[in-house]
Amino acid sequence: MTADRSKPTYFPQLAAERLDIALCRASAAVARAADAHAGEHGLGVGQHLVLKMLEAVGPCSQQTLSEELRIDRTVMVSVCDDLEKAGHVRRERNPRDRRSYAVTITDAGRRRLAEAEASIPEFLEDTFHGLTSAERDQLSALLGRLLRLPD
Amino acid sequence: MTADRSKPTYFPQLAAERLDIALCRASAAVARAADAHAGEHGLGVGQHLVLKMLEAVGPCSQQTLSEELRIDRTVMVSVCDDLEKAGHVRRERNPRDRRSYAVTITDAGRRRLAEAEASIPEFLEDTFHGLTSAERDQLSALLGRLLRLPD
DNA sequence: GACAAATCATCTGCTGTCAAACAATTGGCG
DNA sequence: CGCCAATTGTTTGACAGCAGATGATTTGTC
Repeated sequence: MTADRSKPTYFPQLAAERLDIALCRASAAVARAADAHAGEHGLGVGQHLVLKMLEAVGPCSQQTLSEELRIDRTVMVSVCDDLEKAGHVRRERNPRDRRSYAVTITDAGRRRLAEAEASIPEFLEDTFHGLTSAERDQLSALLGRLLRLPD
Repeated sequence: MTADRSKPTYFPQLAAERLDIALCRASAAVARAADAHAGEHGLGVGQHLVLKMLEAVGPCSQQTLSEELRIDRTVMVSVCDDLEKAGHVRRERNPRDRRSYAVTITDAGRRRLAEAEASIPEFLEDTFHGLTSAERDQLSALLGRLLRLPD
């Protein structure tokens, strides 16, 4: 038996044994930081991602946005509602398939996105400052394989 | 076939750029698998972790369980409620500090834990089969650093 | 001892997430 | 054409997670 510990911690042992738990707890901490950061800037994480994707790939249906951003389609409704209310996107009916919308980013939305994007590098730096640049790349590659993404 | 882009996917690009998003999406997928696995075996993830910690370190207060397992203390109430109803733990008052309980695992709880533990290796194998053993160790180490755990 | 502050477990209420059901529309197939 | 299955966006209801308040108890300070 080793010396008594004034603060016996069990979590490190658990994290070492249960990779799933370590992943979830790390994610929760990061998500918390992301929400706080997004809250400060007045644009939710989901809203930011939607604007970002729209600018990258052009008008999309909510379905496509949901699938690519891994945001549930029922949640996407309110995300787009808020963006539309704020004037950051327009919802136009797709004439080829009138079940779906063609969600389109507006100029105001583009400006808002640019503001939000500007603060992301610092946010990432703060959140992952425990890892070196090489380690972040490693982590990114491992998560990519876990998500079964093409290289 | 070089230019076969029947399904242009944006997510890989996003995941490469936003490490936080990649982490959260991977975690969500893993958590989903864990919940499904736990549901099949009739013992929630939180309940399993509580039993596991109690067997490892002995009787604990709910506060200590909450802090070490990173489960909110208000959630720990219902987790322990369920465990107590099922006869897997007892809640005895700590005579030294009667504000807190000494949550204690029962023999039935130990047997239940043993059953649940037996299925974990296969669950981990299924969930992380996209990664080699060395990659899992790498991921574990990176998450440990992100969580600022001692080596 | 008296009293203020801190701690533990609990309860309440709010928010975000997701499953299931729904209407509108499209496409397939006779 | 007519009918049925699938898809898109939406609403509803259930549930987890978390902040804040509360009651009981302990600790610290005078």
